[in-house]
Amino acid sequence: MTNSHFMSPTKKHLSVKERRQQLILAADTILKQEGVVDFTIDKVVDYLGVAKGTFYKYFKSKDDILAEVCAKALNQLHNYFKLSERSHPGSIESTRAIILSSYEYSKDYPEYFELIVHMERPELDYDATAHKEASMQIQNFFMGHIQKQKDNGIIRKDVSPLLANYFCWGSSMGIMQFLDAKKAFLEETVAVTQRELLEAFVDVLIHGMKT
Amino acid sequence: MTNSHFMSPTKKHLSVKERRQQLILAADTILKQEGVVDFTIDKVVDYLGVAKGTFYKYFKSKDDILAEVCAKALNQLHNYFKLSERSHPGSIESTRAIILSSYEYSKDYPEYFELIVHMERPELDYDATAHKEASMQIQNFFMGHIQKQKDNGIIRKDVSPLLANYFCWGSSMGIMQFLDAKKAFLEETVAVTQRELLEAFVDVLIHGMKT
Amino acid sequence: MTNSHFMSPTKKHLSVKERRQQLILAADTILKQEGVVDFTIDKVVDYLGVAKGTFYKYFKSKDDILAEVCAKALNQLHNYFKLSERSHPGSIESTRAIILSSYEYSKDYPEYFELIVHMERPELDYDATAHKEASMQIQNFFMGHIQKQKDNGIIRKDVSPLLANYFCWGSSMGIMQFLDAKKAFLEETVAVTQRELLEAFVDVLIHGMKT
Amino acid sequence: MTNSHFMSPTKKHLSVKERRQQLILAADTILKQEGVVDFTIDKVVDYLGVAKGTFYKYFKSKDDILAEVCAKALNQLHNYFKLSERSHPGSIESTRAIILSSYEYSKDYPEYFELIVHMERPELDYDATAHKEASMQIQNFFMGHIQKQKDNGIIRKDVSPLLANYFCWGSSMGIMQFLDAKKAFLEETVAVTQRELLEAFVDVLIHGMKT
DNA sequence: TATGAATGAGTGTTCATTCAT
DNA sequence: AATGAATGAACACTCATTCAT
Repeated sequence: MTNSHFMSPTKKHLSVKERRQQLILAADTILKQEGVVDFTIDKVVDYLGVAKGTFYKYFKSKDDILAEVCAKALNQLHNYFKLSERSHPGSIESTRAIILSSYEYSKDYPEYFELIVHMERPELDYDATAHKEASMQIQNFFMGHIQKQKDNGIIRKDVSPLLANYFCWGSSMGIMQFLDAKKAFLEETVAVTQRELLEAFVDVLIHGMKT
Repeated sequence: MTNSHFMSPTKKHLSVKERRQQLILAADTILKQEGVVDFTIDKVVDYLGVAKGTFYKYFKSKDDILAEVCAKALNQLHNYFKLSERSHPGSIESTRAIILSSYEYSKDYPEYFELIVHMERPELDYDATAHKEASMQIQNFFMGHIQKQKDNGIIRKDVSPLLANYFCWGSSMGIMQFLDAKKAFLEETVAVTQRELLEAFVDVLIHGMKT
Repeated sequence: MTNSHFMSPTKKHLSVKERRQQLILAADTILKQEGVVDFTIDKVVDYLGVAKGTFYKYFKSKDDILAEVCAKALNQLHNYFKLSERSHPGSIESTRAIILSSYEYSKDYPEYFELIVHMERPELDYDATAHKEASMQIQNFFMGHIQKQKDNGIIRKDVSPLLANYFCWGSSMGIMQFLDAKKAFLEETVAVTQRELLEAFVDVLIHGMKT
Repeated sequence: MTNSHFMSPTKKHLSVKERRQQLILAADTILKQEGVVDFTIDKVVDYLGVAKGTFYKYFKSKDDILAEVCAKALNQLHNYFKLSERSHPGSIESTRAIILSSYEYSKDYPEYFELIVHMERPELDYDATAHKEASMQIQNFFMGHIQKQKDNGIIRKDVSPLLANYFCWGSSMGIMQFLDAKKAFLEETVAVTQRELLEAFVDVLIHGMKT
């Protein structure tokens, strides 16, 4: 009922673009507060102090706005990748750094990571132009990286960039989900840190791909 | 409304252990019929013909009984692992076979696989004695396997069985989830089969671990 | 929030049959108060003072309970038919009386009539055992009546009871809907009463069917 | 968002009459596309590319514009009547043809028919000058027809044109609604076509009115 | 005269859990 | 020990109408 925590003074009428951004920003905030499972449209509109109908003027469904937030998350992840690659140019270490950076990302933005995984569920069908775009950019980045490493003789010639792209992504997402799920168990019972585990995995992965 | 299709004659009073087993069996049936998302306690008690209250006498929550069913699922997966190991004794191929068998399993029992992934969600807290037990057995199997391979000079000495156990499991689960999520996309757009992708991944993983 | 207007003292737990009846009765009351278009489940449960979930334990949808109320309405209409037939035995007048009695009925229970028409919409699919049963009984009554009249030489041999059943019903329902819609217009502008109009119609219909 | 598919070049400022006609035409298009239940003002203004507020400058409500579209529909039906009468001059067959032509009409323009029925709902109160006008013309046509048939000794002297007008209209509309509602049931269960049923009805009606 | 962003009270439906009997 | 009726907060989504600009 109040938007005092958001912008002052209260503006009743915003341009389409502004309102859309405001709603995405609000959704982003709610997502970080509540996580994916507890994310509801009600919370978003209550937070902003706008009517339910207003939301549905700008987004056709809950998944639609989540895809929008997810696109932002993917773009951030993409940045992590680009920065990692740059800081270790021209060796197998840059490949390792890229994969490890997705771990850093999942620590920095756990709800975003959760969202990325959530949005991959096959039953969802949202419009998702921005989401598909962001997804594609990450894939292109990754495939390009593998190709460069192959060209430089760093990664084996028989590793397909297309396949490597998908399995690096898929297995990294998976292992990070696993790390998150088993976090308490691992540290308390087996005294293994998440980082140790991931590094051991990436060691093997890198070792399996490099020349 | 009737349990005639389940056991006859109906026994009103079962021992605590029997009742628990009966409920777990019913939950198992419902899970296979409906999948995780459409699994409800109502369906379980309707199927068995017992009262809702009875259910909550034996299990403290929905997740509690799902953990029991999940324990059964993990035991089946364990069997897949054991059979795979036996059929390729004494070479790196047995390691490959084990990892690939989890893919076979996810094709044979998609609802079980879905459940295993579901139960790993960190926010859940269930009692899960049986679940932890089953989990542990798989870990022990896997750690034992890696150790044997190391002892036989098949896997590199510097691969930790403990860590390998976790990252093989985590990354395999993850990549299979990914395969499932992107199934349509991969086959239609990139013309990559799930099996091709998984095999390429396992190739790298094996190559990274073997001597 | 209060059921004081319904039964006292408040009983929290009723038998399935009692609760079902109570809900049907409440729906019946709301229907008469609000009409079909403004009939909502919220009003029913508020009126009774029970939870929304309680309603959905007993009826699978809004249309489901409306079908139940409609069955009651059809049974009442059936009674009107039977009484009319009995009071004019053995002449064409009994046929006339039956058709006219549906007019009486629509005056006595306008919301019921509205409901009967509403439930005939083809897009609806409710369980409707009771509704189908009641529908069938009216059809059987009508077909039986026409057959008797034919046997007694009162109605022409070439009138099919099956077809007559349907067209008498369909045209009567339609003309009564028309009467209701145009009520004000007819009386104010053309100075024709609904009764005059209906009687003229039935005159022609009877004249068309009789020997 | 664009009106390019409607008129080019776009005229921003139309006369009141032009704007009204433009809106009615748009509503007509949407009605035929979507049917009565899915007809919304949003769709109309989106299609035209004008603002919501503009709509409410020209029509006081949704029902108001629907009444205008309905007027057009009634005028078309009127044409069907006129054509039928001309093709069977001077016999009872022309009366039959008129009534049957309303069936043809309901097959040719099901959404219009649906609309005509919808607009007869008594709770509606729209301005409806055009609608009343169109209604009146049909009535005059029908009354004129009956009178002519009486003058020619084809229809009985004691049939009131005023009343016959209303009951023919009301019963035909009703029976056609009934046919539509029970379409599936009749054809699958009783193996009666809509046409058979309607013809049987018209047979009786004609037989009841003719000399 | 035209705009179009904003409204908000609905609307049907779900289901894990409780507790009086 | 077993019952099962009752709960009620949640939830996603709709659309005719208004009014400040």
